[in-house]
This record gives sequence, structure tokens and C-alpha cells, in this order.
Amino acid sequence: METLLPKFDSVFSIDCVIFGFDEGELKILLIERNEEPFKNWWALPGYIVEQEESIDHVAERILYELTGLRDIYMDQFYTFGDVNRHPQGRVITVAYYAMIRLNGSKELKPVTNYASKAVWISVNELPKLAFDHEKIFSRGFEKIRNKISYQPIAFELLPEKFTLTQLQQLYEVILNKKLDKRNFRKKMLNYGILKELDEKQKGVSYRAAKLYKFDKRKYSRLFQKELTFGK
Amino acid sequence: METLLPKFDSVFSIDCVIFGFDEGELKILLIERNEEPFKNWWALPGYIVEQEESIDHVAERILYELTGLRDIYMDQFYTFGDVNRHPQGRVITVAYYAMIRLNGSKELKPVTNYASKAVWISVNELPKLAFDHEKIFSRGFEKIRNKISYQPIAFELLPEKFTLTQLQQLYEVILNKKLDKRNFRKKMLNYGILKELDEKQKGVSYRAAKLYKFDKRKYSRLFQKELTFGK
DNA sequence: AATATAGTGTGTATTTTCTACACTAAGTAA
DNA sequence: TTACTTAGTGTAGAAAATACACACTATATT
Repeated sequence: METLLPKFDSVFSIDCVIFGFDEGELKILLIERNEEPFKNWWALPGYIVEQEESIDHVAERILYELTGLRDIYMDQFYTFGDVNRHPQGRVITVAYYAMIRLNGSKELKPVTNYASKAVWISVNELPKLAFDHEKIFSRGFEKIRNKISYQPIAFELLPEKFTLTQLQQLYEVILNKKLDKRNFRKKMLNYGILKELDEKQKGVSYRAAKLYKFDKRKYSRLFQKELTFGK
Repeated sequence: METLLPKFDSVFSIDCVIFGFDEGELKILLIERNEEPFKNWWALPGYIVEQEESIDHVAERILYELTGLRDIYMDQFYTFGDVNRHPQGRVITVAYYAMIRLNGSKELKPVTNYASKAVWISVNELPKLAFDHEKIFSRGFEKIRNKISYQPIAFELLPEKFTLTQLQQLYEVILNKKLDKRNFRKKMLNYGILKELDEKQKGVSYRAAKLYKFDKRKYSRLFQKELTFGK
């Protein structure tokens, strides 16, 4: 397609804040940059948008290249467009967050040319990041913190079968506060989006907890109720 | 600044969904395009992002050029990046919504070169729009509909002094449902973000209503409370 | 076999918020 | 003065949110 539009030396990129929950900690995926600028710095995984690729697709590709996973819960959350955010030119970046189930298996495959490694790092122990990536991370974290309060996105981070205690711990780390066990359970079970299984936790040295599954059908019904104003 | 980044024939633009409330109707500002493509079509006001201008600044400029207003409530809400959304090339657009006080005075000054006119049109009577602007509008409308339910942004659309009935009507058009007068008043007054004035409405042919003002100090306190999860 | 340990699982009373609902008061116009 | 139109108000019942404490169960240790 020939373009009639003005040509700028401008570039779009996508950056991803990829959340995972593991051993009671909320983590994000960071890469170590392989290229200038900020060579050897930690950064959010990101990529330049190719001419013929939709931005959602780029985000999915970044995720796939690093983790081998597809069909992940992702959402665009903000676009950062300050003039000087990239030292080498004008780069506007569209930021996405993603949530993935670590399930114990957290090998990463940085089959990308711009990263020398990729690791999971707890959100409480983040190093300095390249570009304005700290700002991007904060905004993404804030976003999921808000979202979790009115939409059940937490399940995306848990294994398929989980205990209520695990679910509560996840809420606690995201919201950064202690919750009351009884109230939490009552509330969650009342939403009616959990299916109680006949199975129990295994391999623990104490009373095993019941396992639950997330019920997708009921979930979408709840989703619609979101944000009402009464009569 | 010399760039080392790849050069693409890609362009960023900004599009704005500008809301106004007038005579009990929610309206948005549309322009009639002066240029190909979609010449003579209605469209959301928008602009190409210049090389040395931040995206927020472009949005403010669009608003200023059309309305002569500055310091308007604006917020970025989504970035549209499908490959084929612009027939002449790759254009990624960052969409903003804005809310302005019409205050009766709604003259528009399309001092832009890309628009032959600019008008306020009720959201219920929108014509077909250029590009994917209908999609952008819907998403923006949805956004403010959600936001109004947990953040008092409605005041941005009302004159400085307003009656509770006006406020309620605004909620009703945005939420698209009737609300109960007593419950609405109780709730609003309980938030404690309204200041009752000694003045009354003027020029009405029936009992004049009390005027209220929005209390910014208390507002920011409420803002912080937003989204809690109890203990 | 007894015991220590660690986390599971449950109920109730109180407070707060939400909802439904209808009439009187005040001002203007004729 | 009367008719009209909108402003303004209260209460009872239902539902949701909160605060709070103890007994149970599975395992590991001695």
C-alpha cells in the first residue's frame, strides 16, 4: 500500500508488564537488554511494531517468544508518548499487561535477539529499569490492583485448581493488605463463580485444603453486572 | 536529534471524543472533514502527532483550536492500532475523551485547516463517521459510563453552579436509566463533595431550585477512597 | 501412642448501604 | 385565587459489609 501520509522518523513500540504468581509472590517478567541503548539493563519486554502487524498481535508475539504461551489474558492499559522517553528518537509505546499461570513451570525461552536473559522478579524487588519502564510498570500494577477489585481477573494467575487460601494470598499481595479469612471466603463463594471440586490439595504436611475451579460461565454473567447504580 | 531507530512510514495521531451536556442532552463534538480521505464526512476531531510534541499536548491543542478552552478534563482511554484502519497507510491513533462545560455558550471556532465545520451532536443522533471513529466513540462512551459510577467526573460537564436535578439528569443520560430522586440526592449529598450555595436558580417559571457547587478539596479525598475491599 | 504443629473451615451479631415508595411546599402564570 | 409545575423530603425493609474466635484435621516428631 502506498502511503500519502507524512513520513516521520517515529516508531511505535509495545511494552508488556507480564504478571505471574509464584510461591506467594507476585512477579513480573524482565529481560536483560542485549542492545544499545541501555545495554545490559533490565527492562520490560517490548518490541517495535512492524509495518504490517496490529498492535495486539505484537503484544501476543512478545509473550509467545518469551514464554511459549498463547491465548493469554492481556489488556492494553496506557500509551506513553513523551517526546524524550527514548534517547535515540521519537518512540511512542503502547503498554499491555498480561497475566500468566506459572504452575511451577517457569522456564523462559528468550528466543528474541534483543534479550540476553529473561527472569521472573518479585514486584517488591525490582531493579532499576531502562527507559521509563518503572513508570510503565507502576501504572500497570495500579491498573490490575484496581481491576481486581471489581473483576475476577485473579484466576488468570492461578493454576486451574487452587485453594481458597491461595486465592486469598493472591488478593493480599495485589491489594497489599491482609484480608479476613471468613469474610473473604464468604464473599468469594457468594459470587458463585467458583466450582468446588472433589479433590484435595496433595503433598502438604498439614490438613489438605479443598480445591476449587473457576467457573467461566458464571463468571461472564457476573461480568455484566459490573458497576450498577441501583434504581 | 538524530535517530538510530528504523524508519517507518507510520504515523501517530490523536483523536478526541469531546463530551458536552446541553439542554438535557449528552453531545459530542464532530467536525466535517475538509480533506481526503473521507472528505465531507463527519469525524472525531483529531490530528497527526508532530515530531516534537507529546501526545497529551496534541490532545490539548485539538481542544483549544476547536473551542478556545484550556485546562480541560481529558484522559487517554485507548489506542487503536489495527493495520488497516486508515486507507492511506499505517496510522495508530491514541484516543482521548474530554469533558467540557457548555454553559450555554457553545460557539465553536474551527481554526483548523482540516475541518470545514464543527458542531455539537447528540450521542443519540450520530451520523456515520469516518475511519473507525464509531468504534472509538463507543469505547469512549463506555469508558465514561463506567467511570462516572465510581468517580465524580460528571461535574466537569456541568456549569459551576448547578441544581441537583441537573446533576441527576446528567447521570441519567450517561447511564441511560431513570434514577430515583430521593435516593440519588441522598447518595450524592452523603458523598460530601457538594457545597450548598445560598443562591437559587433564576429565570425558571416554577419553584427555583437550590444551587450547588462541587467541592474540590473533598473530592480528592473521596478519590483516594475509591475501590476498597474492606478488611 | 501421644503430642506438637500448621493450616482448614465455619457462624453470628452489628453496622452500613441499597432500595422502594408518595406526598407536601414553593414559586410562577393565568 | 387557583392551577400548574417542579423542588424537596423520610422511613422501613432487605441486602451487603464488617468484626470477631474457636474447633477440626492431617501430618511429622518423639
